[in-house]
Amino acid sequence: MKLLLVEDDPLHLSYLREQIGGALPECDEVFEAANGQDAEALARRHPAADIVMDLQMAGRTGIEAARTIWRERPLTRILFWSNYSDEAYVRGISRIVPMGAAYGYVLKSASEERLRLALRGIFLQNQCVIDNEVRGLQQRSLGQSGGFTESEYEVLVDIALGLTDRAIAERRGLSLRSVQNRLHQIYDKLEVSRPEAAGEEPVLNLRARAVSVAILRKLLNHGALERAEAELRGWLAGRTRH
Amino acid sequence: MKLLLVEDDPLHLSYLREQIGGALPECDEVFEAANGQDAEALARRHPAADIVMDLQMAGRTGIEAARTIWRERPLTRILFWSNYSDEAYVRGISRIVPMGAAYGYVLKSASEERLRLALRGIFLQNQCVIDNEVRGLQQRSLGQSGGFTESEYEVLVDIALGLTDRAIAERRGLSLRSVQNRLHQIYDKLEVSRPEAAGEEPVLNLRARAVSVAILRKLLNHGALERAEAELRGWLAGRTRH
DNA sequence: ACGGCGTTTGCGGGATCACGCAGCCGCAGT
DNA sequence: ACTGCGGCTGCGTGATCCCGCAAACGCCGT
Repeated sequence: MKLLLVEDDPLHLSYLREQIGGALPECDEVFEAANGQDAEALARRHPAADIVMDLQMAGRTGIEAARTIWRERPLTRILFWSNYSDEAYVRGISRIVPMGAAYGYVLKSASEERLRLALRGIFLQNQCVIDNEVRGLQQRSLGQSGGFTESEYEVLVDIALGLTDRAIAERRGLSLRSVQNRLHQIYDKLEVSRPEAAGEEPVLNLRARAVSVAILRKLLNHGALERAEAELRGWLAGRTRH
Repeated sequence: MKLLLVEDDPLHLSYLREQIGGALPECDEVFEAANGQDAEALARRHPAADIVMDLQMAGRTGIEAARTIWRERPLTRILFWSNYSDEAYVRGISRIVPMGAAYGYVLKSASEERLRLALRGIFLQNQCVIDNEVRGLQQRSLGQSGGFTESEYEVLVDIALGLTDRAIAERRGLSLRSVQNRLHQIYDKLEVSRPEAAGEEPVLNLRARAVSVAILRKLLNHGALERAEAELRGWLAGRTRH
């Protein structure tokens, strides 16, 4: 049994090695990568390897690496081992996991026991193991209450990037008015209402406020913004070339 | 020699204990706290203790704990040991460090050697030891180029929170026009110009774009927003009571 | 005192944004 | 076919925002 560890923090990496040694004695080969690039290359050289991977690393993200790896080999088993349970990450992952693939999501703050169970569950029993802090997010984001539609989320990201209504309309193939309607829905779900009584002067700029609470509620985070920013640059380039 | 360790991640805590055992054999008593509250209480019970502290912890932040500790005992030596080198944290610290206090700031990604040198430098030699990734930020933020005035930074935070120009003016005691001028300076320094030729339709909402860039450049982060949000609530309460 | 420089403030216009209203379309259920 | 519901769209209004212009104020150096 081969294992590929992708983690850029040496401290966490050594902890991981230790836990794996204890929990998975049937693992006889361990490879290591410190970023998404190397991870993809190593995964290609060792097609049978299971993967334990950190999200947010310098250079190529864990999510990006997972996407290309899964595209080439959809049944690869991947355990994501991350610091955060932000919706931005959970949403990113649940969008790229192929059907039938066994995967897991364990927080770094989890106990040793939880990590060991996840390792054995995924790689030996082929089950999906997801910490329930994360699981909560997952249902909420796919379910109804307080959850965001995929297209609402896209618009939310666009205003966070600083696009105008018109630019969003063009980018997403909507009319100007539809974009504004979506904004209204977003303001609703984020409870960014105007607390002032009628006749009072407004205190909040809804657009900016929405971004603020989205960040506070961890719908958005630094990594998600970086990815979106990169996509935006691509779109802008292809657009001015017209 | 007494030492107080403030760190909520057990993994990092055990690493810290180990490094201290190796680097500071003259340390004979070690106390531990997992959040800002306990840290303040423990610091009061052991007034002679030096402190190694994580920033961002659940509940009371390291910055907040440091502020109250330094207020009670300005010469306490504190080594901040943090994941990030965001300007938001650096700015927060350099605002509260009392003159004459020895303190340090090392990143968790630093080598063991760097951590050991910092421990000995601060607690035995009474010097300030600051990783130069952080040091770079510090000069840039206090210096001229690309740096932000304290008042510009305040306004930046306010728009990130979602306040209107008028509300910012009221809160900071400025005229509406002055706020807008500050916004213009901020847009300048963030290089959030309008790249379009004259007559073209604008693609960016400057206000929202500025927040986005500020986050991407790590001038703002989640923790800073949370703190600012709390202050904002306080201000709003005292204002409607009028 | 006299200019020079930066900051603050008011005024005004043009563009954008927030949003109610109304019409259009597709899609279920009776 | 009729009806109701939800999403998309255009129009119009009022508030906000962006910014150029100009006047007032403090501060510094010759």
